[in-house]
Amino acid sequence: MEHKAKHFRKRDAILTCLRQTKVHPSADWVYNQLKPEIPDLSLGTVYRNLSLFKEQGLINSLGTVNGVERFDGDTHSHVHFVCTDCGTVQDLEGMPNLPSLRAAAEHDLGSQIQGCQITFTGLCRECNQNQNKEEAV
Amino acid sequence: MEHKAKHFRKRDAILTCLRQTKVHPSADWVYNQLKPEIPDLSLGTVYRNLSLFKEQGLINSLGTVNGVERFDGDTHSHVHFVCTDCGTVQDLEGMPNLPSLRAAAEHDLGSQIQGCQITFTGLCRECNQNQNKEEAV
DNA sequence: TTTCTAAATAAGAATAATTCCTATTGACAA
DNA sequence: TTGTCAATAGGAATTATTCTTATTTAGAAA
Repeated sequence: MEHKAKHFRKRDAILTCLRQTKVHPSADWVYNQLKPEIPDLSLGTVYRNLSLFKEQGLINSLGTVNGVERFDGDTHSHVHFVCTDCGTVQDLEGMPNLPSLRAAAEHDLGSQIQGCQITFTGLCRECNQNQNKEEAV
Repeated sequence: MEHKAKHFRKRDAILTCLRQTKVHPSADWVYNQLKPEIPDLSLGTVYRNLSLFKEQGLINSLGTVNGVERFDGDTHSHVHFVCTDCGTVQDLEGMPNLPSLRAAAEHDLGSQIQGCQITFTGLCRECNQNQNKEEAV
């Protein structure tokens, strides 16, 4: 196994990084996160591996937030909340009825569903507070 | 009212175009659609007005499909199916439990939800058939 | 060890969607 | 007619992402 240690160190680091964070990062965020400990990492490598992981189903894409694609290392079925102001993403656990919703959609459609993406948008608490402050001025 | 006829003709045409189609188009698609009848239309105008409509809540964005933002002139609550191969988008009507899902999310989150976007992905019928043909070769 | 092969990578060029900037036009009011 | 301001065209600029090419790496073969 140790023969892989060097060859896949970057690939592994990218996947591990994505799995350890909850910020649902962009490729650029991952790059900047790893760059200090892996100085010869290039942004292209991050992009290539992320799209590889995505194909393999090891990670998910949330789509883009403010024009930048965001990824999620947690592939279990869950729902996201995206702040339209600062772009932070939160997980929402314990949503009911997701399987039944999916089944209904599949029935309605007549063809097979491979993925499901549920995103709520709004202002996160922090941005909401800031907005209220601004209005008070 | 007729004083607006010329001044807002392009703006109106863009909105009308979006409302009359079911293809959930990109900015570029709208531009190419309108260009023949409005030869001095520019792509920048389409982009600007689409993002204006989006701010005003007159239209919705589905997010990006294959790196291109897609819009929907139909703002009533519904679900989308996106083909991961050809990028076509279909509406799914009659999904149950959407309001309850949203309420649950709002409760879980503790802050107000402004938008909800539910997207299923998979292969549309046509692309699914084509894929089967290729495998048969 | 040396050589070979194939995957993984770095670096930066190339691409393409989107936004920004500036001059122009259109419409109304004074 | 003139002034003003919103709407626009055109194209430059930006930026996220992909592509290309040469290099490196690791293990297998000689």
